[in-house]
Amino acid sequence: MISKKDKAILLKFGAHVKQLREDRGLSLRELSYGCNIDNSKISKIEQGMINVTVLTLVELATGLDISPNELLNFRRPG
Amino acid sequence: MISKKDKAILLKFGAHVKQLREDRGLSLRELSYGCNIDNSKISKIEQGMINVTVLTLVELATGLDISPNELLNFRRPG
DNA sequence: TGGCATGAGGTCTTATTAGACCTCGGTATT
DNA sequence: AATACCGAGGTCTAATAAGACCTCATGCCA
Repeated sequence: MISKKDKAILLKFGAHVKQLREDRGLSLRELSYGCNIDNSKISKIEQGMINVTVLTLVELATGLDISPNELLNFRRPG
Repeated sequence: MISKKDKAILLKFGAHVKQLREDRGLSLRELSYGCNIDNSKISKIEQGMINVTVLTLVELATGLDISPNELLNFRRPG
């Protein structure tokens, strides 16, 4: 029962994560090494299929070598 | 099976949320009106008892009238 | 052609969030 | 004393995140 608005947020967030990863020239598997998150899960995150938790977000930021709050610096829909 | 390190992160995060709420002079119930999150849940978040998801975090930010990324502007432990 | 890395996506179990509701002890305020 | 608000914390169900693992089609390159 995820709303259309929420889905839009997750899509924007995922696209942002993907952008950051590609900016660093990392593959899904390479990033997964750096943050202990399964590559398949990162793939799902980037596609807006998962509503990640704060701890996962912090882990992800570690792998991307950025501050966690930068992961939320995406343009919100609406 | 939440690690000590993760618990520390959640505690820092929760304290930050509480600080922001109090800065605005809002009670738990008042904040809950503004973001559709049960007051008891906000209480648990502030105490680091819950590992909230990104969507909840965005909702919380709405109630606090700030940008979501500001919610992650807390000093990380370690 | 064979080998290798990639992104995408499936499967399964377990742990936990989400969400809604209720209760309680403390602290005013009247 | 009665009322009202406060934070904290308990209860229950349903949904889903976490985590680990596997498969597959594609593209690339020796």
